[in-house]
Amino acid sequence: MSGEKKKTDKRELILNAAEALFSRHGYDGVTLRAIAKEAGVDVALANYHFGPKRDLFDAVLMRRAQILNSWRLEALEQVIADAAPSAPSVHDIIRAYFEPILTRPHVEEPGWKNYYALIAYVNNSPEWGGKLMTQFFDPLINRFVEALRLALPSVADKSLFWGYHCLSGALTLAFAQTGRIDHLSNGLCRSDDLPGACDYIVDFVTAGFEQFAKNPEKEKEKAML
Amino acid sequence: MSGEKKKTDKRELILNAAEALFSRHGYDGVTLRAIAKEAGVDVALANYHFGPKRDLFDAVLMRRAQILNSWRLEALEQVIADAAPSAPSVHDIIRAYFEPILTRPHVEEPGWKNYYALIAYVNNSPEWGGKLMTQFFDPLINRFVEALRLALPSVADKSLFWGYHCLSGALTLAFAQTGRIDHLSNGLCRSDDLPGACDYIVDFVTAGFEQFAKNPEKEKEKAML
DNA sequence: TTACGCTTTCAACATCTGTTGAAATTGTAG
DNA sequence: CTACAATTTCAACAGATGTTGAAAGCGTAA
Repeated sequence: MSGEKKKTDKRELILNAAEALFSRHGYDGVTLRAIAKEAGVDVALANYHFGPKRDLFDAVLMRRAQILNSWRLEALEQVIADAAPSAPSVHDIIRAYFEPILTRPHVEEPGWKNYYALIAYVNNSPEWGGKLMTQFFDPLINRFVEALRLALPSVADKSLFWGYHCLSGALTLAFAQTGRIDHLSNGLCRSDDLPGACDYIVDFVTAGFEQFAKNPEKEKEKAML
Repeated sequence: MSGEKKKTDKRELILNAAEALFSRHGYDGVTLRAIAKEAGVDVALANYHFGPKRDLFDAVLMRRAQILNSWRLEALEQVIADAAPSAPSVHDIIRAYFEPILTRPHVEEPGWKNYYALIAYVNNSPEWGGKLMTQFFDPLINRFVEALRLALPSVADKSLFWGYHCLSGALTLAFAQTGRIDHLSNGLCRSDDLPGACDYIVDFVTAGFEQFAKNPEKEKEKAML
């Protein structure tokens, strides 16, 4: 079998180095030589394990995507099951989306922080945002919107999707950890404090969604479909 | 004097080409030769007008930043003046932040769309997000938070800044125009329809901010300062 | 016209880029 | 130990990259 035995799996060292560097400088801002140096490995080794550069990038993205999805899907199904046969509350749905990825102890590991910053890079890239995010996260998102549809039956789909857009933007910017809010707030908020940010974002986003149900005049568009 | 006279100002052609390419592929994803080709100009000309590559990038960012800021600052001061001596409403403040840049006719110009996508790229970049955004947009943001402080006197600064974080993330993702929401919503929402997105984002964000005033239990942290 | 300064092109540089094939090393099973 | 396969390094390639200095083109004022 592969893996599990080697003391220092250079394959993983390369993935870690690539993750750290891609997350900070983007795909084109990183050379295979820089990755190899960071990993303490020869340049050619990355090509041996992953093929061309672009495939290494995909491998980095893929490595943690499934774990991420399973955590959130689990929390979401739990919330739905607990509320059955009633609909779950918007607040619980939103919490199931954020808390598994922002408040658990793993967020303090540098590897996960780097991965989150990488997701931020991909999600806001006009080049890859549309395709890559879709490829990795669409099934979860669809399940998530479905749950919101249950909790907010009077709200039109168009509102739900734009609400998700706002949610995704807020989460993504938190992922990026640019340090901007630190400077803006004079140190009051820290962009690397993801659990701390979670509380505020959850409440903010919950209210944003619930507002759609309270402002029925916007829902005229529902009839247009 | 400079400018104004030449029929085809190649300097502007270079800025336009750089803007379009940087916004799609990021700083490192674009070569000076690609920019020169797009502009129909020799490679060396970019260096003559702007110096090294990095300075060209800054020049692209700078060109529209002041216009953007003046539009929004004007709208914000107008809203504050109209409400005086009372505090302006949260909804009006948020509208003053979004509408000048999302609903005016200029958003249909490719140049402005490219510039917005570029802002999305910069804002979510761990490398530049902290410094560049601060450099170009902080004065406006501070004035904006100040207005929110008037409208929501019971809300702690920490909540206001995290609220701004959510707002900024939602706006930035809209700027990126990745086409992701198009796919996710089966064409119901279009990521290049910025005026359409504006309505939903404004209401979403407004409710997010107002929620802070209604959930006083979160405000315990205000006393901790 | 001439002369001059600003703009644009041309040609070339040193360096870096992703990738590859062969050689060396390591691990493992007989 | 031997033989063989998987891993890792070495050396080098063809092409691309940012930058530069010299030359050519341009408008304008004398």
